[in-house]
Amino acid sequence: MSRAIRRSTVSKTVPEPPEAPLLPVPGLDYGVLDELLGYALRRAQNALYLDFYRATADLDVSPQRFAALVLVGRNPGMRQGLLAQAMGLHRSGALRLTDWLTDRGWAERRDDAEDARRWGLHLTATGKRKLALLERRVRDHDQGLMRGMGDHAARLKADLERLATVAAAAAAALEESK
Amino acid sequence: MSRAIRRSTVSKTVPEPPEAPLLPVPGLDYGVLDELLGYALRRAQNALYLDFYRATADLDVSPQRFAALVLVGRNPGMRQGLLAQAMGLHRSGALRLTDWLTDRGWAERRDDAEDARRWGLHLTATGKRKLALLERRVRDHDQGLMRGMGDHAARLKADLERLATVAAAAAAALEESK
DNA sequence: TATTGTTATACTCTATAACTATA
DNA sequence: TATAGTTATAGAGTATAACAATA
Repeated sequence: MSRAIRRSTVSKTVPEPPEAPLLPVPGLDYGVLDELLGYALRRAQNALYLDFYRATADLDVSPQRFAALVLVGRNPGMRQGLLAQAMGLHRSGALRLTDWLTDRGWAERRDDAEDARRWGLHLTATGKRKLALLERRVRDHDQGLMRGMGDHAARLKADLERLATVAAAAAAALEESK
Repeated sequence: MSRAIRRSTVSKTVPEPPEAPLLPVPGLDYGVLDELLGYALRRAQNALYLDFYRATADLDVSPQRFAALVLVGRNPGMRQGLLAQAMGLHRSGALRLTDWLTDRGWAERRDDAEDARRWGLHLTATGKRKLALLERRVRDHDQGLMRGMGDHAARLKADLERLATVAAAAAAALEESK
C-alpha cells in the first residue's frame, strides 16, 4: 500500500445531536412502545447522547471518538483492524476514525515491526493531554449520572452489561438460523 | 403551503446495521470505558439495534420507523410537528419520516379541520395490517430479551426510564448554564 | 409576527467493492 | 490465496436556512 502522505477527507466537526430528548410527551399514547425494553433503552441512550454532547461541547469530540482515543491510549501500537473490531466498525470506518485523530495531531501511525501491512497506532503528546482532560470531564459527568441513579447505579450498569450479551447472543442465533 | 402532490426524495431501504456487536474484545484494555455507565449503555444499545435489525430483516423497517408507525396508529390525526417532538426530531426530519410512510402507502396526510397549516396523519388499512404484524414480531422479540434477563428485566426497564429522566435533566441544566 | 410544513442544501455516518502491498 | 489497509462511491441520517401559507 502506498505509504505516501494521504489526503484525508474526514469530517471537520462533531455530528449534530438530536434536536431534543425523546422523553414521553404528555397526552400521547405510546402503545406497545411503553412496554418494550428496547424502547426504554433507546430513550435513555438518546438522553445520554445529548447530555454527553453538551458536557463536552467545547472539546470537539463524540462518544465514539472519545472511545477510540481511550483504546489507542491504553493499547499503544494497536492495529486499525483491531480498533474496528473493538468499535463494531468496518475497516473503512476505522480508517476514517484514525484519520480524524491523526488530522488533529492526537494520534499517529507508525510502522509495525512484525508485519509491514499493518500500522501501529499511538497517541501523540497532544493526544495524551487531550485524553487526560477528556477522561476527567467524562468520568465526572458519568459519576453525576450515577449519583442521580442513587443505589441503583451499580446494578443498572451490571444489568446493561448482561443485556448486551443477551442481545448479542440473540442476534447471533438469528444470523445462524438464516 | 402547496398542497399539490410532492415528489418525495426519501430513502428506499433501511440503514446498514453495525458491522458487528460492540462486545469486549479479550486482551484489550478498555481503561475508563469499563467504568462508565454511558459506555455500558452504548454497548447494550448497539447489540439491541443489531438484534432488532435481524429480527425484522424481512419487514423493511427500522426501530425509528416502527415507533412512528405505532405513534400514528395510536394517535390518529396527529400533526407532523407533534411526531417530531415525540421522536426528538427536527420538523424536516418528521417530514421525511412521514414521506417514507406515505410512499409505502402505510400512512396518509389528511386536512386538519382546525388549522389549514396542519396535516392530520392517519394509517391506511395496509399500514394497520403492517403495524399489527410488526407489533407481534417486535413484542415477541423483546419478550425474548426480557426472558434472557430473568427477574432483572422489570427493574432494568424501570431503571432505564429513570436514567433517561436523570440524563435529560442533566442536559437541560447544562443548556441552562450556557 | 409567529407557526406549520416545505424545499434546498450541507454535512456526517456507515458500508460495499475494487484495488495495492504484503504475508 | 488470504489479509491489512486504502480508495472511491453510494446510500442513509440529521440539521440549517430560507420560503409559502396560514394563524
